[in-house]
Amino acid sequence: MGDSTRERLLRAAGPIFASKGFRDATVREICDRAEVNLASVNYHFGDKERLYVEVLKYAHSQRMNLAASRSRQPSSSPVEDLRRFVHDFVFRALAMEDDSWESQILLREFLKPSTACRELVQENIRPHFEALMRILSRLLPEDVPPEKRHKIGFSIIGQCVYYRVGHMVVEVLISPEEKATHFSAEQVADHIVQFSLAAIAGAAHVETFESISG
Amino acid sequence: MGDSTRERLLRAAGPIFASKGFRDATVREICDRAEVNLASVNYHFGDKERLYVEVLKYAHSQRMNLAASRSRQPSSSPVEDLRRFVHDFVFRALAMEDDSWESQILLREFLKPSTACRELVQENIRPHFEALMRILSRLLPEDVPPEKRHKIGFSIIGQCVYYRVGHMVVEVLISPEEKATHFSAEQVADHIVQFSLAAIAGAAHVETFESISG
DNA sequence: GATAGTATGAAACGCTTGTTTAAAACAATT
DNA sequence: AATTGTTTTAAACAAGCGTTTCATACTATC
Repeated sequence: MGDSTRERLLRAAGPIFASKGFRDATVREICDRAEVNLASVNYHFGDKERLYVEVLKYAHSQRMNLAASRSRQPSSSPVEDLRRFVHDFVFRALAMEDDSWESQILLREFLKPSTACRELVQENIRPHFEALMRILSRLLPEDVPPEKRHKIGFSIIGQCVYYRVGHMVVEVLISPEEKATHFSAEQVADHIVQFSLAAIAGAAHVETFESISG
Repeated sequence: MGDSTRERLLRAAGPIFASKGFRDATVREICDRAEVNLASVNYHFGDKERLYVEVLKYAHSQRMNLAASRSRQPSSSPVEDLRRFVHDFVFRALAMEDDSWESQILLREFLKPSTACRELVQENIRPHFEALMRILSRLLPEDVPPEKRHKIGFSIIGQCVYYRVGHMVVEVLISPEEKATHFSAEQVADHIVQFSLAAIAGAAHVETFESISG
């Protein structure tokens, strides 16, 4: 990233949008930190909202690059693919340890989706969801209907996201020692894979659990 | 709740704060919906923030009433308890149907807590989590270590929360027809129960999946 | 070196926000 | 009925916001 006014703005806006949200972040503060003129946002991006969209895209692309090296490896088995997917997800989009503004701002979008979010999901998230769907269709019997595969996909993603969204709650509910010894990103990812594989294995014999729970 | 100006304000402010957040909610809109004069907020509550705190307290008390009715405890099977827990969580705590602004505003606080009411959120979440832990310890073998039970609990809650937090993502990724026919709150809750029971059943034979995935 | 197109700068505009004001309406007590 | 304190009303206020303006500085092309 260079040093043009446009790039200075993108770099300055990220942390501010992340910590304060779209509404509470002011153009004046962004320009102040970027050390550019107040009118620059409107000149280079049109308005505040289009700057926000660009920042969002940049944040997401940064997150993707983090895991790019890992996910490009050739696929051996679907189980191994799922393992890689979950690990990438936990490390990339969630990155439990870090408080980087990239993950903050994406989290904010999930909680309170702006109109910009739709665009982001379409362009950036859908490919990863479809990759997960391809993994699942290899893991599941062929007669499992698509909506069932979708729900299973959301269940897997949901677990990953919660460890980020609710990490504050996790900290409150369990002891610090337990968190230190058993809740590293690696361990959490392993658990999610194991939990989901068990559930998927069970999905082949649905009637068993239907009879239990029904 | 009566019909005084103060009470009209509390009733009107709840859903607005819940859907828009503190900053984006305007006192003009609140007074408009409450059909009271613009100056009423400052007269009866001092300022906008103290109105917000009162609304939060009200939401919390409402949720406590719900939790009280939930702890009508004993059930024959832990499976049935889990089913009830998930259904309650999806229907009331999360309220996919938008009838519960109380949960929305608390979820908002739980993700970005305002300094005033951090412990308010704590008190709200912990009883739910401990209730789930009691269910899980009946569902799982005794030798399953506590941190494993905790992770399984987070996995279940994570699925529930994701359908709330990531509902925008869900809407974009699947077709409207599929959402209408297969993603009602009832169907989602059923799926989560089934998925989690299958995973729990598998947790008794962990080594199987360890050997598959490792 | 003149010129056209682009980028920056300082100031102001128009609008919305939460809040305040002061008068009017109401309620209750004497 | 007069007086007191409380509540409601309409209007205005001051501050902050995103955005626009227009003059100026830069940069590349001829």
